Amino acid sequence: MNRKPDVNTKEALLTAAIRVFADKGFDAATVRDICSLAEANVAAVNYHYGGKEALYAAVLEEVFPKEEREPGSDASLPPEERLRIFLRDLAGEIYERGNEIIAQRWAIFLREMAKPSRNLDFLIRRQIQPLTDDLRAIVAEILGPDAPDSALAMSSTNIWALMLDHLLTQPIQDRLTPSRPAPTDMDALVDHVTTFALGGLLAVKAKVAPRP
Amino acid sequence: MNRKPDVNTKEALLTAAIRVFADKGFDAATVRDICSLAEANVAAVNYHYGGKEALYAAVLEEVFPKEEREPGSDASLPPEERLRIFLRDLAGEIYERGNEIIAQRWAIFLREMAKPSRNLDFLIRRQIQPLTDDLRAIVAEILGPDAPDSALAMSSTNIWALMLDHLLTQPIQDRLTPSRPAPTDMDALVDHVTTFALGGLLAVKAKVAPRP
DNA sequence: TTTTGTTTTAAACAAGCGTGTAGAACACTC
DNA sequence: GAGTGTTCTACACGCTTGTTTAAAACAAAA
Repeated sequence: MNRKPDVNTKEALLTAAIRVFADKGFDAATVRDICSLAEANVAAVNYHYGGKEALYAAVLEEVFPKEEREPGSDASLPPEERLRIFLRDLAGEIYERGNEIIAQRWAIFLREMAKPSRNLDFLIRRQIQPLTDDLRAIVAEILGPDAPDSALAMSSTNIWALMLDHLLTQPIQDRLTPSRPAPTDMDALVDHVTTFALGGLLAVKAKVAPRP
Repeated sequence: MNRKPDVNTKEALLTAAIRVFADKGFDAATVRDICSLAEANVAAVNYHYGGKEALYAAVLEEVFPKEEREPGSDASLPPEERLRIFLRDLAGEIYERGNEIIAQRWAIFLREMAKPSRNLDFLIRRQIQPLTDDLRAIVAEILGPDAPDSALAMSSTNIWALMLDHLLTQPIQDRLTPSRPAPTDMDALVDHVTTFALGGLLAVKAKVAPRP
């Protein structure tokens, strides 16, 4: 049918590998799956990348590109508003439907979290660390200078959990309450989580620094 | 060395299987691992249980026993106090160090959540559903009758996430802030999460039912 | 055309997997 | 002790895995 003089086998392998690894995870993915999807021979992975693990490393390098982060949202805004923006952006990324590479990025991230490999460090540094740094700064500003480090750490983790859990426990939630709100009305979700998070932060703040 | 006239091979296989399945998950666990740990022949699994999957089913039946639930905490207490008790109990279960079977129970639950199999339904019904039902009742009482169903569902999920995330994201948290609070001071964790959750719930309540 | 280097291919490899089988070992009743 | 049903063992089967190999196909320069 269609010859493919323009597509390079090595690149075809990479894009196929991204899809298969995101779909099934490193262990369940087989090089035969990948090569079949890339319309290449089984030996191609070894020839071009040196092995399955090296191909996976190349996939991570591709899916989690090293890019200079823009500084977190405008520091002149009140922290409550910055928290809302942070949550909206994060939810937008996680639930983005159009951009396939971002969906695959979070799929791979989830699989690494469920079964950490030695690549998890790399992945955290590239993708998660900048986000949590931003979040931590916002939370610190809301809690104020009197909040102890432990409260800051736990609160940041809590907010992070509020967003991620929808991704992690989706199969469970579907079984418990099949009539859950459609994931399409993301605005309502962001709104709710923002309200919940701000309320939680205020309560924590009131507790660690009771009125003077 | 030690003969084992008292231990039954079938039971030895079961306890070995619980440990191996909890450690490595269904796919990564091999019947040779299990039989080796149980000091039994490779064919023992097929003889006594009929296969690897059937053994796994037996493990689930053992680890998630069918027991009549005690009704949720004393209904006469205020819901805020019942929430605190609920969170303390849940944290106690999750982080329990002494009771091996409970640790394995949550390990298996996590693995099923990460890679759901057809057994996830069974597992949810036996272990998670009763807990979330209790939590939902408490949250409903705190939010009051005016709260819409979606707010109730999302809020319950949020609180559930607050507790579970410590289990799920432990490897990540360790990498981000290696100096995180030791998991030993569970009281502080429960205290914090309770404060955060109550604050979040109040904020949600104030929003969905503004002052009359 | 010949040469040289790169890429692709079919086939095979060794290792590991779950499972099946036939016989030995065992425990127990007559 | 002979018979009988249960349990255990060594071994092998068929299959899938990642990887290797040797030859074929190809591309570009001499």
